[in-house]
Amino acid sequence: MAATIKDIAKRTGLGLATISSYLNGGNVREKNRILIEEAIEELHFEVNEIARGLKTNRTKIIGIIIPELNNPFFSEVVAEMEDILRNHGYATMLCDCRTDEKREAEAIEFLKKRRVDGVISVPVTREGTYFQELQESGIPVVTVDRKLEGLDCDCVLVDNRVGTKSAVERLIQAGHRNIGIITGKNDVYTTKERLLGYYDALDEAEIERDDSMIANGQFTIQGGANALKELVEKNEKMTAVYVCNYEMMVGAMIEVNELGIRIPIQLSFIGFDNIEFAKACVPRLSIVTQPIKDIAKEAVNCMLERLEDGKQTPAHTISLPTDFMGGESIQALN
Amino acid sequence: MAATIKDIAKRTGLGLATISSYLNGGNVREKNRILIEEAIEELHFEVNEIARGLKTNRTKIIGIIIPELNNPFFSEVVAEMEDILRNHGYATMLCDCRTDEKREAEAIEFLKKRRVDGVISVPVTREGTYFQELQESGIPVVTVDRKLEGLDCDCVLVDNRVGTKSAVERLIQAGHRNIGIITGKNDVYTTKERLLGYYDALDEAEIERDDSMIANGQFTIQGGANALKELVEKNEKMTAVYVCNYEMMVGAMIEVNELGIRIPIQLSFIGFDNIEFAKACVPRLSIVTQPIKDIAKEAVNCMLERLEDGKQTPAHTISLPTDFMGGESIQALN
DNA sequence: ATGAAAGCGCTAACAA
DNA sequence: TTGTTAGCGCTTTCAT
Repeated sequence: MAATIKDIAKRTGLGLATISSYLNGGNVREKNRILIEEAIEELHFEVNEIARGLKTNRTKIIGIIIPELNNPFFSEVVAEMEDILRNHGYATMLCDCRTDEKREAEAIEFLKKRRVDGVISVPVTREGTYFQELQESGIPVVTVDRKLEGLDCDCVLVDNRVGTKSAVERLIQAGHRNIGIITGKNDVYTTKERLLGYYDALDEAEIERDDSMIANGQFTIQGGANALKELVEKNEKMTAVYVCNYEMMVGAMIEVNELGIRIPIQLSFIGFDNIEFAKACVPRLSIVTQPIKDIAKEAVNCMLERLEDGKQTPAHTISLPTDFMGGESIQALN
Repeated sequence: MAATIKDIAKRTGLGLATISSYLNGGNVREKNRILIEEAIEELHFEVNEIARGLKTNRTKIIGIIIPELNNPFFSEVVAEMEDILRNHGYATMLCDCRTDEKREAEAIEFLKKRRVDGVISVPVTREGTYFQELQESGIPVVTVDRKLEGLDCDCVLVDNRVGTKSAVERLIQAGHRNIGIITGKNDVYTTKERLLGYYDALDEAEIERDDSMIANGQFTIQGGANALKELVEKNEKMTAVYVCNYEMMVGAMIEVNELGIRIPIQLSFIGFDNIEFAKACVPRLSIVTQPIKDIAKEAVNCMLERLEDGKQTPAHTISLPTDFMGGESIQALN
């Protein structure tokens, strides 16, 4: 069995409170400090964080719920958050809910039982009823990448609308007027924002909206492939396409490949998120990128402010700008 | 504050032991069962897993330590493991050690304090001294993808040697004799195994080994790019290359792109791991793939057997076969 | 089947 | 500064 503070109290002849005080950075007489440190060394003592958590009612665990770990954007955000959290003494309890609303609810329940101090999530649901219960029971919630309609909580977003608008504008400036878009799952916040950005660009250039230029790729690789095919078949005049996330970009490229479409001669292409993938494609793809590290940093910040500084201020939303990486996938028509 | 079993004892007029018994699937008189369930419902009671863990000395948490979450192979393995673990009531505590030995040691220490029931890891170190301490203190360790030299623990591997050998054989059968290889970090188990497989194939075909045909890509994208460049510059006669992991394959393709090399006419190519990436490339790449779901399943199995069935048998190693997905990246020279 | 009571390892009053 | 004590919420004997 592992040593407890009792053991080291016995060994040093000191009281429990002294040991506890030492462990928590309190003042301990120099010679006792040495005594304690020796005992800790000898007995291989390590604080039992479980017991501590029971007593303090704080587990120093942050629950993270995401739709798919198997998505480079999310996994990178998680990796960054875990890094920062651990540097602050917090552990990361991960739940992948596979883009499933029921699983999301289960994950929330699961983490609640585990008494996590807070939950950071890229939510799958639109409303966020379960998250609301969580927050009402005193557990801070921070959402990342998506805003919940039914819950007023801290939220770190990327300005997808502006990012998308300016990307589509690049296509327009290159002379394109028949621009397709491959969107994600309908209900998701980012889908709507990106579609609005697309409309913004079209409207401003006085290009008529055309529903046949919009295909839903469901945020999946297969969906992206299907969507690209659909767009190409439906729209002979389409000269450019904008793809709204990484998975669908991969799928779209697989299909481009399959159909033997040549980029950018036959089709101009703007993708999303993954710099390495974009660079590995022939020709290199132009993409919209998100500031992953900043997203993670801000999200953890929001959480720690509430947890450590006991911040009670109203929820606030942080919006970060996207960036653009140019490749050779846009053909100038003019 | 959240309700405790005390609250529901008070409300039902029953004793603590009865409630506890109910919660743990013991026998409770029908009418008391109903009473308890009502109280649980009304008070929104949820077991405090922290208190339970303190008492039972089991946290139902599995620590996972991996080199890089931002690596699709690892993130997919983690996602699968988390899924299975949660279905068994276990939580996943994730630590990304960024391929850093010091961070790996810190992660082990961190998880030890957190009293995780077991640790599953893709280890970064070769020896595994810290893992050994962990195991000696009674916490089961399962390694995935890599074998630790200094520790006898359960281990789930992929037969990289055979997989690599047969991939290289395909190149040889297609008439290639000048075959380059981009390997990973020198000390890593899988690097050695894959290199041995490469040698096996060459030796069997009586092709002389040539050190200039081996380039180290450090398992990174940039490393893969550099390695490809190095190979091409050093070996004018090289007609094929085998790349030993996903990141390096991406890097190599970026460089292929950069140098304007045409696959497979100028260079035949076999990559690793990621089916979607391979399909998105022009032409589609041939790759060696690993059975990710099985790896995860077996690893969790090993862990749960020790935890739940109290299995004390000696450590065993499970080896799974690789698979091959053909693309159009191999040129037949004969 | 149920209740009373002890105790898991720690922290936090409170007293000394 | 240090020791004593109570108690966090649960499980688990041991009686009943």
